[in-house]
Amino acid sequence: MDIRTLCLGILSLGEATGYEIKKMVTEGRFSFFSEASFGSIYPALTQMTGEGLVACRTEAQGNRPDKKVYSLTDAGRAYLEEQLAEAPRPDRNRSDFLAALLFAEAVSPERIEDLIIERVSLHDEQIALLKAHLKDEQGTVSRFVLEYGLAMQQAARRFLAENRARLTAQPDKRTG
Amino acid sequence: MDIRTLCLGILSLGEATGYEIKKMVTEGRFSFFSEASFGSIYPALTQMTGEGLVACRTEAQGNRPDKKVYSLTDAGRAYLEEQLAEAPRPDRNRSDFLAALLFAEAVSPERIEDLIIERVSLHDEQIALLKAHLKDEQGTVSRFVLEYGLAMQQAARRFLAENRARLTAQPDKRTG
DNA sequence: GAACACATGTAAGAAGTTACATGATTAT
DNA sequence: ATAATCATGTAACTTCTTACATGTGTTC
Repeated sequence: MDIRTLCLGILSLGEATGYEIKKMVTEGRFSFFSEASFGSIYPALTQMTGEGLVACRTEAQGNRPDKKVYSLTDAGRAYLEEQLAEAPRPDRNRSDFLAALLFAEAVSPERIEDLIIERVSLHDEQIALLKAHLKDEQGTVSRFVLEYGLAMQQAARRFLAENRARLTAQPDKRTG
Repeated sequence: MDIRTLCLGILSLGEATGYEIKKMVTEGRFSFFSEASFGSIYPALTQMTGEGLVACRTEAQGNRPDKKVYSLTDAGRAYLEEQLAEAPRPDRNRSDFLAALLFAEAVSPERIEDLIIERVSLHDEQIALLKAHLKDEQGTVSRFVLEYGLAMQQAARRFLAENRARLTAQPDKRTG
């Protein structure tokens, strides 16, 4: 999903500034399955304002730079709908972790155990975070999404915990 | 994981040509968690040959362009080890599917059911593929990686199947 | 005879990140 | 006083994909 669609999607849930969008994708409800930087968000919003996909209302506020509050237009809503309808190419399961595991075997097998341990605690962090977010979340779909994330993290953690022994059981080091 | 590291990693498992690497990442054992195009693989290999990270042996073959068989050098192995040791930043769980679900709620709620159905059959495809690959795979770590992928696909499918009703139970459409 | 597998490579362009520029306010 | 939060924006750069260029042999 490109930044434009992501921004439109977020705006479909309510108006927001570029700054707020950034916060949502890095810390908020969207941080679990997306990412974006200022350098892509601001230009995207400016561009889409020019195209009439979003509307921009400026709120003056004393000292700080004026707030630019964006909202979805009808054209933007239609465009978003088009984007979401497009061939949903499968999310690539890109995983540096799995690649690292596979390559570690050839290069530094003694690191495999570390990799798995690190990974398990990473899952624990994510699980805690997701549970915290779940407490605040009311929307049916939003909760579904968080619970989906939670289920995945738990499944991964469980698999690693249960199967770790197979990889880390060191081949007997005694000679003969 | 950038293309360079990916290529080095694949070469750590045995020598290969650029063409073969491309096949492995698009159809083969690596297709489940990585991707790369010719336009990135070939330049990466040429560059790394210049840097001494890989060695290149040319195999003439009649009519076709000469095969360039690459293999990892000691420097390359060391470099790869460094890369794998680096702060394992968490695989981002970027998911267009989840984003689409969330946004569909606001824009075309009637599509939510379709999205989930499409997704479930996508998981079924992946599960079948992974099982097929598992039959041929002998290496302990390789099997582990495939089984991990399988477990994730199955967990996702199960979650969707079990929880689908919560989202697709249409709010009663009768008036009054 | 059309399309695909083999085999390498380049150039143009997309899409994004990082780092900078600016500057007040508030918390530690 | 030092850092973080708020708030926007731009320019340089990285990284990768897409599409092209070239050509044979094999399969449908």
